[in-house]
Amino acid sequence: MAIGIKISLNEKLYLRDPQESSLGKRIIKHSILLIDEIGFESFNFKKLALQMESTEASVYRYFENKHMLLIYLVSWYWEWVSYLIDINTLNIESPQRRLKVIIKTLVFASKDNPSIEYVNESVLHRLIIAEGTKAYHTKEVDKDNTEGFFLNYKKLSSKVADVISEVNSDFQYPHALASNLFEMANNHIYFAQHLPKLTDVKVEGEDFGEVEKMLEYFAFKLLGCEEE
Amino acid sequence: MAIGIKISLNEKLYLRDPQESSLGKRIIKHSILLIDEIGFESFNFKKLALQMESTEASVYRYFENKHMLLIYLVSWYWEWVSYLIDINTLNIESPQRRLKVIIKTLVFASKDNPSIEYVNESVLHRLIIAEGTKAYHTKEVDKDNTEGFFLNYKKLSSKVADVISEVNSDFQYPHALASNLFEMANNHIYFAQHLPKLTDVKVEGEDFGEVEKMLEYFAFKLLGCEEE
DNA sequence: TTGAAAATAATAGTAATACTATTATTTATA
DNA sequence: TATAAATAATAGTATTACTATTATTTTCAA
Repeated sequence: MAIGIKISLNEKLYLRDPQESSLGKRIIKHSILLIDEIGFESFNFKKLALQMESTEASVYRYFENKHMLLIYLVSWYWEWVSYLIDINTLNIESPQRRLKVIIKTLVFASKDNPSIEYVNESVLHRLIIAEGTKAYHTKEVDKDNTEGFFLNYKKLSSKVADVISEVNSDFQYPHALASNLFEMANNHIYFAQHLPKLTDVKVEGEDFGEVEKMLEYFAFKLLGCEEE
Repeated sequence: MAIGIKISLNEKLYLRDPQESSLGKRIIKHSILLIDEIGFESFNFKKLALQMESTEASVYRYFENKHMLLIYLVSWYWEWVSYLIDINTLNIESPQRRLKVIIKTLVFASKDNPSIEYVNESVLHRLIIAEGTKAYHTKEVDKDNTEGFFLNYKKLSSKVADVISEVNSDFQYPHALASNLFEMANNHIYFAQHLPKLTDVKVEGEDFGEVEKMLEYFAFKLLGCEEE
């Protein structure tokens, strides 16, 4: 449990920094729990305020609307995964082994890792799996992208692409493979749980080991190196 | 231009079969155009009725709500792709070549293909790319799945998985590769257009050739056979 | 310690959304 | 041509996505 980590995010994502006040932290905490519970479509600031015993108007002073809150949570998540990848790969020389650690982190981010009191990482992971892509599947994607709302995801993706290129500098699609690993990690957990015909892996509770194995197989097969 | 194709879909998807009346066909036609134009979040039946010069109540007699309409459009699209794959692979013996045709069809579905008067397939393709996954990323996914709302997608995915297994019967992840090809086809067109840092391919207008090439590379590399 | 500023809570209000209901009118068909 | 079915017109309701105003509490600097 590392207390005191502060995830650093684009200031444009919020009206007031929620990490700087106790009400802000409660907004983060309860929005994660409530979106996970009722889904993003049914979620709104009135219900959130009710659940956290505050008022709608107070929540609106932190986030412009629920879409910005979702982007905030998604950014928070990827920045946190990025931080985990950094500390987990710090002393590893071999790019192959670093890529393996990256895959493990992607799949098991929420387990056995430093945690922040006001964020339940395991619930946040489930939320990202179910709702994450809605952050950029909107009509405002280009404007939002210009504002830098997806920087955390893009930076992480490019960090992973660099490792991929280290593993095999001839591989032509490092960025695509990187983003595909992120998407697959989330999609196939979701498929295993809800649409099992769309995958070949099984997940039991929070054991995503088969997903990890599959991603390793895909990545190393594509990079033309058998696993160490 | 093939006139008279009727895409067959689960009757539970609608209250009245929109393919059976001219108002129904206008609902399909205009909902595709309007969702593409303003995005699914802003879309509603009142705006649709206004645009197509009918009334909200009339639209509600065809579809329970806009989410069911989206599922309908997504199902329609995959059923149509499935039909295209069938006719395009009909006389091809080699599974490798069939897989190539499948990939081409996924990427270029909307071009040079039989069309149905009330559906602009090219716009529908863009809609599916931008909004498609919202059909199953909801709290009701399990209930909807039980009702068979995703049968078309699952059947198509399993059809492609069979071809993959024909190409390489030792490959352990045929369903995952199949669904991943679908997701990648759509995601990387979207990324190239809106979040280019997340991919390595470029698309120009409706030329998705680089996406096709990448999918071929991924598929055949994973299946351990160099392309013919 | 007190007084100003900032943050939050309480309350109310508005325009739009996601529907349902009722009745009138048009169209199809037997 | 009568009847039923489909559609249009209209109205209405509960909820949503906000904004505005004022009251109360907290912060923290002089």
